Amino acid sequence: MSARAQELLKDYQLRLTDCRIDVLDFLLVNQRAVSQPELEQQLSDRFDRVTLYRTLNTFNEKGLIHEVTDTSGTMKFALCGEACHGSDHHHHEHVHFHCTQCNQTVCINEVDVPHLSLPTGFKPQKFSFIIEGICQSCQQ
Amino acid sequence: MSARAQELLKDYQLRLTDCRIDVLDFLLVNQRAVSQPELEQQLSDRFDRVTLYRTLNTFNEKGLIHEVTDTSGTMKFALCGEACHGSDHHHHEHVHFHCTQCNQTVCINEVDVPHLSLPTGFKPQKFSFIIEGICQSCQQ
DNA sequence: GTTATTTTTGCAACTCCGTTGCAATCATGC
DNA sequence: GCATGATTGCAACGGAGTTGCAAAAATAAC
Ligand SMILES: [Mn+2]
Ligand SMILES: [Mn+2]
Ligand SMILES: [Zn+2]
Ligand SMILES: [Zn+2]
Repeated sequence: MSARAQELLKDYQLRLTDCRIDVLDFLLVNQRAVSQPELEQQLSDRFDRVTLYRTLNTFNEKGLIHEVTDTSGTMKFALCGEACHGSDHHHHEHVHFHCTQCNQTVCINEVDVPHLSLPTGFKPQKFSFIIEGICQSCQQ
Repeated sequence: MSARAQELLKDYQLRLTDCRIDVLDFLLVNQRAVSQPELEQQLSDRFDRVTLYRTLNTFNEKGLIHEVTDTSGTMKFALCGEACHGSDHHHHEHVHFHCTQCNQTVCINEVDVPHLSLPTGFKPQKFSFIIEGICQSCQQ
């Protein structure tokens, strides 16, 4: 149980429970997006899948993590970083890379989401740029 | 049963069946991405959901339609257009707009997918740019 | 430290979507 | 029209998301 996880939970006014600490630790260590089913497995079935579902839900509502959509079919979540707490307000408009081999998805904070002008009539609110391919570790 | 649907099915060497014709007609008329569950409803339960699933699967494999990922959770498919049959080969790298109000998703062919340079080590293969917001019809 | 209050958890249960096997039905070529 | 293989509908299953509820745990008050 890292000190950082405890600190974060207190900052966000969340009770310190085993599940929350372990989930947060996992996200802090691994620095990538994770799904509820994968957490269940990675945390050795120590927690019920519903508990993990609700933990991720709570973290998401409080703004500790954000949703990451890729083509894997199941929703993933990544820890909010500096890139999220930008100049004016909280936003998650960064590029995500999804490796089709290991199925891992990471936030690419180094690259800015390019600006786009849409045809008239569309009111954009959120951008999601997903790149699929082979990640660094999977390169043969 | 439009002539265009029949023509397309023949072009792609697919047998003319009620389900395929109706699905293709729907895509030709509506010009937006559609999911299997929505098709089931839109086509008034005239076909089994498994049949619709397999129809979309077949169309996708043959290159008549392509997958569209948005945050709705269920996979959608859109008819391949001119933008798909680009200069060199078949590709689906166009921008998609997902309306969070009516849940409809459309291909934005007018806008090019911006080019991005990734940190070293990543081998990009496919790009997916989804914009969420309010569409033309849903504007109050 | 004990007790009271409030939150969190685990379980059961349900829905929706994706997927497969199989036998009946249909589309096509002869 | 008949033979052939392709397509369909049904049944069935697994995975993921979601909710209600009572037991258990975390904090607050004493
Ligand atoms: Mn964030
Ligand atoms: Mn296409
Ligand atoms: Zn990988
Ligand atoms: Zn709309």
